Amino acid sequence: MENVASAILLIARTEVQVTRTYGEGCPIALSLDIVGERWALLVVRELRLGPRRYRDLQEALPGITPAVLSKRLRELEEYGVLRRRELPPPAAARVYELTGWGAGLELVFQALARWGVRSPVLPLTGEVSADSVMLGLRTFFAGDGGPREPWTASYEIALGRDVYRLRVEDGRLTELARGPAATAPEVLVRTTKAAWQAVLDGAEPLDDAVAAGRLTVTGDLKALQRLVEAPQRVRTRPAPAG
Amino acid sequence: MENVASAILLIARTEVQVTRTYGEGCPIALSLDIVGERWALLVVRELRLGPRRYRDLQEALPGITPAVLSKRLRELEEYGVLRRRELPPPAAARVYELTGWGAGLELVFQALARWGVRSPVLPLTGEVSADSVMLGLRTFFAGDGGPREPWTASYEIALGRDVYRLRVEDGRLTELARGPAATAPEVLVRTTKAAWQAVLDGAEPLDDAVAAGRLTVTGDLKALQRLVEAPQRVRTRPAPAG
DNA sequence: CCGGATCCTTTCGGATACTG
DNA sequence: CAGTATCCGAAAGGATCCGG
Repeated sequence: MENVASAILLIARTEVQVTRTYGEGCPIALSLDIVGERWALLVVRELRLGPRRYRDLQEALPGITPAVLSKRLRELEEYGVLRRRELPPPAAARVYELTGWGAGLELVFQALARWGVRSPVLPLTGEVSADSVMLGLRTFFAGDGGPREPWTASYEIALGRDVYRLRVEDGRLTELARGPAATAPEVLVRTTKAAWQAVLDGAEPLDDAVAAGRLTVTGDLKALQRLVEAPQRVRTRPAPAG
Repeated sequence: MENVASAILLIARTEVQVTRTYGEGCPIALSLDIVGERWALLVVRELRLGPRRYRDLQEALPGITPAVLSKRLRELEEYGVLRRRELPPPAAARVYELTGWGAGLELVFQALARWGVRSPVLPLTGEVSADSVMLGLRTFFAGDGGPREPWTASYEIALGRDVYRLRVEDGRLTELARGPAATAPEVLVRTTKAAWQAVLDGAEPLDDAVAAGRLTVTGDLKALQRLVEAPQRVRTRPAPAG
């Protein structure tokens, strides 16, 4: 009898999948049921620029344990935020990628990022992944900040071993992806994550970084200047909010 | 010696206030350190339309326990998201209200709400507070949805005992607050939360609700028609996303 | 080496009762 | 009314192990 009870309990456990929920009809609460668990949004964040393997996610999220990562991936897949895909034999690997709906979290990330940088009490300290640095460029890219000289250019930016391709058309960032540019870009940058971030933050003028050899530019330096000046400057440590 | 060690440990525990953190320099991770804990964003949500008492929050968040609510309020106050304020003697009470920075989470809420309603797997079932219903009006209010006939009107809408005042100017929702209108509004609505939501969702035409007596209108019915048609219609249960 | 599963400990959240 | 105290189950953290 005891075994039967245990078996029933086990079945109930594995089938019903009673994830805890806020149980509200509010769409905000529903969203939080889906991506409000610890680590969930950070897992999704890591997929914003394309598919990643389990191992990539583990490395990008220092502190997450394998058990938690597996659980989040399973849940997010069930909810339709991401999907699991097996790459064909040449590069046989299992990757996770966002669904169309999952990619719709972009505005949530941008809103969170724009809000977080204005924190009056907590400082922005700690490591930032190369992906996040490049995505910060997109998040804070001008567009609301008034009229801006429109320009068009293509970029390939290497932060250490991480290479990205960008395209600006009429002053709008229309492409941002991992990997080298398909055709020869107008600007080629080779630098480190730290140096690139310093330039973006306005901590070091682009010219200085180039002169000091911390940043190597091939091609149209002026176009690069426009790019790094495009993001709206952000106060990292503003005055206390009222 | 053992007591001394315990005492030191205790002091360290209570003073350092080691809240768990993702420890990243990414502004998204920082935001989640602040409002990513369970219930935190829902507590903030309840303050979007103005100050609330502890008791109000408890009622609006069925399922939250007093201990957790207290902890969240303490943390959010420390982080500068909300502040505690004592109302003067006439209505002596302790209320919680958002700081200016805390109110900046508005875009996060709107992004989450717009995303959540498109969930391909989870349905929007459960209770919705009167506040959330009214805020949904703001979140989905047209503005991106193409050109729309601009109009101006003031409203007072009573959902049961909850009364709200609204103002639309040139087709934009410029005011939404708890409490009756200061001056006589052009439209006065008296209905229930359920009936109002049905009309907003498009489940029941406004005229039918009025005819059936589920909704009483005093004043400019045409202006009310414009208001309930303004929010972009939302699929509650859309086709599975790719 | 990749993609996890398992085990154990610690922390957090949920339920209920109780107090200034 | 505005919380705190207590107890317990669930989730997360940390380390190790396993199958392909």
